[in-house]
Amino acid sequence: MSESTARSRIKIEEAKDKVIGAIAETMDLYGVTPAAANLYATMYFKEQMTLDEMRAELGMSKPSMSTSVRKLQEIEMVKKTFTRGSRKHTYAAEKNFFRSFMAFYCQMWDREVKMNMEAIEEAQEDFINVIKDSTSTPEIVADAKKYYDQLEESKVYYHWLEELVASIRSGKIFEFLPKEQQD
Amino acid sequence: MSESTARSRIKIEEAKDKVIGAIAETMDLYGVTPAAANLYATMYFKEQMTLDEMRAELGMSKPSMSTSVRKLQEIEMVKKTFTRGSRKHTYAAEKNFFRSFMAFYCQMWDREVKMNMEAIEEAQEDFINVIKDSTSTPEIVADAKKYYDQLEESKVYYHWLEELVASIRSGKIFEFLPKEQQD
DNA sequence: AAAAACGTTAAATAAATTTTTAATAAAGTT
DNA sequence: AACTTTATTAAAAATTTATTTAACGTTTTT
Repeated sequence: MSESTARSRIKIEEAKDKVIGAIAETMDLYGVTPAAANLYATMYFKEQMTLDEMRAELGMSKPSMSTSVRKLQEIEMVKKTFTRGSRKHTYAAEKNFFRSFMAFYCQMWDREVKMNMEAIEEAQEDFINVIKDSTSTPEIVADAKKYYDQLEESKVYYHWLEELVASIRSGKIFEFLPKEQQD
Repeated sequence: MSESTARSRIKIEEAKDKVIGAIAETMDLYGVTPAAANLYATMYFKEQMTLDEMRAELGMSKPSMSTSVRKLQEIEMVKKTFTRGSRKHTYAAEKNFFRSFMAFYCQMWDREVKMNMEAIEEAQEDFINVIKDSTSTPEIVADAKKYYDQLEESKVYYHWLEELVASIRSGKIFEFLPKEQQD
């Protein structure tokens, strides 16, 4: 291999590394560990990888790769791929950011709506019981009513969030906001 | 205070705590510390609070409240309020989840677009240089072109994300997805 | 059937983050 | 101007989280 060929290869690696660094840095805002963030960003430029290739590439332990890959599978940013004739499992990064976006945020927002709505429904029942309780003083009733109304108001947001998730899942949002802008 | 009045007060507190717990639990997915998450959820049911009230309510140190409140201000989930005649600073939680949503995600997505687009532009320049380099072998040129195209494709997503942020900031998204659903 | 290869789980270590105690700075009052 | 009150910064301690080493179980190969 000639001098300049080697130099070009290095240039390519350096260019990739710039992007890998940026992706990894923004990814830990997504609640994944640094190892998982680096792994995803690295896989973004590969067809597919085995655990051993990951370990070699990132210089980390195999269990670390194993847990990172599982976490990335959970948020659907990595998929298992089938490679005939190989005993080693192979994995590929989801390279379509639209799909990653959908999977990640829909999952996150679903969880948020579910958890908070459950708590809200329970709490509202409790407030109603206090309001209906004949021994409650007017002051207590007013308080309970105030909190009940505040929660009722917040449901508007959770319903909206549910609709947002639905329109992302169905793809309807892309009618409103097309992927390719024509400006 | 009568027996039943006390019981009602407890019922109200327990009901609030259910919601506080749920909000705090989903909030640490938003990259805030447990202290900040608990604090916001607690403030959600209060008009406004001073640092000393926060410390008393959560049973934590004052510097912890100070840093938590600052973090919450950064993501615009808490605002400083002016209270005449009081030397103590007072703070209020943003109770409109739509506004919290907008502030948080727009900030997050802006940062992501900015960081990654900067890296992409730089890397693409590097790839172009390798492609234009007359000493590059056909194989290297093909590689550089492949990566260049992959990055070019990803820009579609970042542009879309920018548009999403813009439509949230302008409120245009609520024309597509109304806050109050009529189903 | 034994040995090797591969992936995962468990326990231990290491690293990073969060929280607190103590000290400092800033603002207000007497 | 000295003394309080309040908030913030700095250093230390504690907790949590991430990572590694070691052990285990499973599958495949010889």
